[in-house]
Amino acid sequence: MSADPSDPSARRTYHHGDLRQSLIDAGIRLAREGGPQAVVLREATRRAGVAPNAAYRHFANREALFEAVRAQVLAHMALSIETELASARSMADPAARAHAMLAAVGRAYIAFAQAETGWFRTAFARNDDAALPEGGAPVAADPFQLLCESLDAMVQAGVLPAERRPMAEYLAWSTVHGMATLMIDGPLRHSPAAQRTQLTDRLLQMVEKGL
Amino acid sequence: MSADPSDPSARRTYHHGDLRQSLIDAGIRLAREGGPQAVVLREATRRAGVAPNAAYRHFANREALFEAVRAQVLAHMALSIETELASARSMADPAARAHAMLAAVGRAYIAFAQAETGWFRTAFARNDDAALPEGGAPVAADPFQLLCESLDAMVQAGVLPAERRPMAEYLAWSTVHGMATLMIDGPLRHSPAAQRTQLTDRLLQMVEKGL
DNA sequence: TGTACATCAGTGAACGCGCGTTCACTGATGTAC
DNA sequence: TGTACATCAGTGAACGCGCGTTCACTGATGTAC
Repeated sequence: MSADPSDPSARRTYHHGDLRQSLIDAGIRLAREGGPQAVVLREATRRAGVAPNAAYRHFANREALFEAVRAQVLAHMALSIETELASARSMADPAARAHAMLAAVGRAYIAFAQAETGWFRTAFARNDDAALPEGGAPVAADPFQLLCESLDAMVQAGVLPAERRPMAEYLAWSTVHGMATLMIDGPLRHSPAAQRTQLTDRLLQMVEKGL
Repeated sequence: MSADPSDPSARRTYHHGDLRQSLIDAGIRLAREGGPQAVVLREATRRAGVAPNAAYRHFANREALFEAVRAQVLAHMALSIETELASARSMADPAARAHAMLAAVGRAYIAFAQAETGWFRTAFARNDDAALPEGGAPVAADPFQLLCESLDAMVQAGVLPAERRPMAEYLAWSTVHGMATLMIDGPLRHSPAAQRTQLTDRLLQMVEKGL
């Protein structure tokens, strides 16, 4: 069937069907290819096969579309980390498991930044206090939650003293986020893969030891 | 005297005098206020009191102007770190001095990011392999050099095993850069000052211990 | 010291681009009776 | 089951904006003789 709504000529009905999600999908593709800057309302409507102003039936403005895109990108990222986390989660020994979990989150975070640079940048794009999604609380599973979970597991396993737990997520996150940034935008941009994995390993060791 | 070249009406001569540097200065001001995005060629010429196309006598294009601005911003940043570094440098005991130097660089880096967010972003703005300044080597003193120097001092003072020295600059830099980013763009954006300094302290401890 | 002339460093006007957004509209849908 | 009509979700055309950049130009400067 020629039911692909992204092809305007193939569209049977005057109405689109699910334009809202189509626009978000287009935005996600744009973000993947070009980062937050590339999430452009007109281009999203073009890809959805619709007039530019049609977007305004579903989003107040460009910013609103962007935030919807960003939320889904964040979910993608969380999923990607969750996948790496899964095998660590299944370990028997609590201490080993906790360590493995923290390392998995860190490794997956850095890997995601490199594999999906556009998304990574979008996920982190500062939004000058954009309205939070309704309900105030952040969306389902976000990468940050997974990090917190790993740290909690370390406390429970007795590998991280409880008094060191508060704020530890920010220390760990800083470290890993910084390395990701250096690797995609900074001086490590062109470093060979072997060096990168070695650096990542040492970084994670450093966190574990220093936390 | 009405010799301010940035005021077009005050300009005596048809020629500007030092338009190149004036454009860079304007760019630096723009960067300070609005980050890399704000470094806009037309606005720079406006501030220099000159027709937009006059810029092309001095720069091949917008990118060239931007790189010139960026280089000077980097110098500002290095200077700012150097200032904080000075007192640490004067310490007598080599081990204490080396530790103090590393901490000073880290603290100053994070402080700069918060005090001069626009510049900080500009300094780090990815340039997709923009042409390096002629000579290949980076400019005089850049923040990275100061970090390396501190680490070298630690090795010489015997507080950092020599075999850990290679690549250590990237570990330290990651950490501190990540924290800076979290504080200006991320979840720590609105955290109170006290929390920030506490986090910074713990972060630096973590690096020292884990390196 | 004075003048001719090449070169330098500006001007003025215009270009095309792509963006976000608004307006008045119309075709399609679904609901009340 | 059939029809009237309100509502919904699109269209087409246009807006103003600011950008980077190019063109042919001209006023100012400095150098050779």
